[in-house]
Amino acid sequence: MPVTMRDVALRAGVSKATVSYVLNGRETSMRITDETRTRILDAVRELGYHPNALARGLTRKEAGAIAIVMQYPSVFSGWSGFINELMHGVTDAAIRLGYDVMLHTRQPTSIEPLLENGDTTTNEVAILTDGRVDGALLLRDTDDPLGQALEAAGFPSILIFSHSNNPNLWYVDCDNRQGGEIATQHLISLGHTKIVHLCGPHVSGPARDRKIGFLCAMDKANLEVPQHYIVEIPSRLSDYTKAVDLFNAPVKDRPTAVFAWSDDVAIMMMSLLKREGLKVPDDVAVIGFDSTALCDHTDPPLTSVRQPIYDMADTAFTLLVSRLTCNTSTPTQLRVSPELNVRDSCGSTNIRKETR
Amino acid sequence: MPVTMRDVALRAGVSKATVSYVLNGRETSMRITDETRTRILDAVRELGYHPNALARGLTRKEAGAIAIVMQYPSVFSGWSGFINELMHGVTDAAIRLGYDVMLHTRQPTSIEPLLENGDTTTNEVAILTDGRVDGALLLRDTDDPLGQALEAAGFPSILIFSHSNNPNLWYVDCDNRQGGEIATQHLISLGHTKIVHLCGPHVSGPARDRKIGFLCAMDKANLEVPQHYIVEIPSRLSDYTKAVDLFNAPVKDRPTAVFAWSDDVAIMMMSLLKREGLKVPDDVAVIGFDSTALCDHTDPPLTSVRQPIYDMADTAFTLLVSRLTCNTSTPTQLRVSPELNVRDSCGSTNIRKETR
DNA sequence: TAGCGGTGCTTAACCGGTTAAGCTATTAAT
DNA sequence: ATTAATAGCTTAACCGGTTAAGCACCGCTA
Repeated sequence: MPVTMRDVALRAGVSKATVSYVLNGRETSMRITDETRTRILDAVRELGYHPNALARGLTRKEAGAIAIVMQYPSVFSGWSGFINELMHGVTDAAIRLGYDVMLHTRQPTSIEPLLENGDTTTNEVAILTDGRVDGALLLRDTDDPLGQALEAAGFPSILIFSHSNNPNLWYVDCDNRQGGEIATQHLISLGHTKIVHLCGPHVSGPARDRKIGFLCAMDKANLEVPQHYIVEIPSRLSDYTKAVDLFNAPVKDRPTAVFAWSDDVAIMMMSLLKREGLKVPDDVAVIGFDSTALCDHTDPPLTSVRQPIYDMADTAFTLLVSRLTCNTSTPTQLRVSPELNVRDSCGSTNIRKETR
Repeated sequence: MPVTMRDVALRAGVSKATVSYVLNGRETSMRITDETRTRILDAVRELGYHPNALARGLTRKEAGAIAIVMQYPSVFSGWSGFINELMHGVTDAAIRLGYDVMLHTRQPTSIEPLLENGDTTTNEVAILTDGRVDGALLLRDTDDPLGQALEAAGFPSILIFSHSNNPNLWYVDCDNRQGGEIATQHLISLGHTKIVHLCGPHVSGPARDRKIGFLCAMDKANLEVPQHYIVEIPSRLSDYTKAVDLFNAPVKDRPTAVFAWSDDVAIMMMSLLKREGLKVPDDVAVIGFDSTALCDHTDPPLTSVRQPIYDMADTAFTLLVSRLTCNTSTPTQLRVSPELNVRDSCGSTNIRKETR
């Protein structure tokens, strides 16, 4: 049913090869009469021919697609817009560079079950290197072995929003430790001493680094951090009671500020604090991380440490494509500096616009 | 470099064909000794063989991937979580069913420029039918010709969050007209008569239907809708001054309620109203559409008409896959009923939880 | 008028799989 | 003992492209 190159060749009265040469325009190695060229292009037009990408990919050994590999699809369950902004950057870059974006969700195919081969990483490498994508952006946990395994298999990949000490791995990350320090220093500079940190899951590199930044800043300021002031919020559906309970203490003992490891968590916490009758920022200052678009529209607008998600995603994609096309071999490791976006949730230097 | 089926065959001392039969387990047509099977599986394991998806796809004529085709990548620029929830549903379904998800962002390839063929739809059909995906979910404008063109080309696709009068097209949509009525009736039932509708871009089918629902409900209640009470918000970066200006009128003439066509717009509007010194819901009631997770965390929590985005996305994906595997030919057209999620932004029947 | 070089196209192998058809050796039937 | 059937594998064509190598033809030079 679908029209192939053979059909075009037949109609134009030439061989498949000639059609291929015309369509790919390798003028250097092949000469073709204008008359023949016209006949072929006419045939292409008349038949509505378009090359089959699988066949083309099979010989050329390139697919024109990049995979995004996530730890879990649950990244899409957040609401703060981190993944939106990431995907926005990725898709814009993909359109600009003429690539497709593949969300890698495929489970091991037919043959793995036969092999009682329980190694997930090996399977994932196998699936990713099966020819459908030319490279991958990895949005994974920090200690995930996939990046290393792909590199070993000679498959180009770049870690995004993560980094590695392995000098062979490419990455585009934010300096999360610095970000943690910036957030904490901001709170300290506003006079806060009893600061709660709502940190992310331990498997998350960014979460760990932000926590280190927090501890570092506290230490530099000679401030104590009671063990229970660090509360882990491992996922979106986590239990926040431990965190909220800290604020049921008598005013004297109560923490006065919260550094949340993500905007999601910050927004959730603000909502819970308000439910407890506490006012942000008057009773409690809250600072988030990412400074996504939503921060302008929370109440109060959320002060947050900005990492340029869109730009980082775009950069990573562009970098990967240039790695593919130029066949560069020396790893690029980018670490972007975050910066503070002051809004109202820390009752800070900004003049409050509302009049109530 | 990469290990092929030929390598496995060589090592196991059999032919390529035998390897293929073993790996695909077509017991019916081929008999293979346990001993041979073991030899082959050992070879597969030892060499770390994994089939090339392009070669396999070329003969089998299936790719194991589904495309998501968006109008513009700008869908990722929203912040309310609509696209998050959609992608969450899609990716969960993809994982469950063993498919990959391809974001269709590829621009016309090499050959189109040769053909001065300006027809975008034709090009998109060509790209989508090039073998890399088995079907597509179309998140497009209502009058977009792509669905029809794909169907004509025999390529399975399903419209999502949109519908068509063409009985040959498959779709999974929400009854947006009913949704518009529900939202409007809710405001009317709370005593509002001067209601502003912030509608979406005219190219958007859902936006149009919600507006019709709004007008319908107003009409049924014998309420007038001044022309300027309908304000189009075509995109995220739109100018809201026209909408805000309506609320600068003397209290008597002022509208008392806003029905925003999306949560994004509702949240933005709440934020602008507050900036003008107006209180939601005391001075102005605001109702949104979608009822995304974020609505629980705005201030006040946003009353919104719920369309079950996750479920609809999951359903559409599942439907498409079953269409592919069962080769069903009679179109399925689903229209889900929306329902009202009452929160606080309309100052409604709900008991306000906050104590201030 | 043989020899040479260039032009314009074709042939055929190949990419890495799938699968119908065929071949051989063994077993069962007569 | 001869034939038929069957198990177990191989051969070879094919999917739809790419591309190195080859070939026929022409004009030009010597």
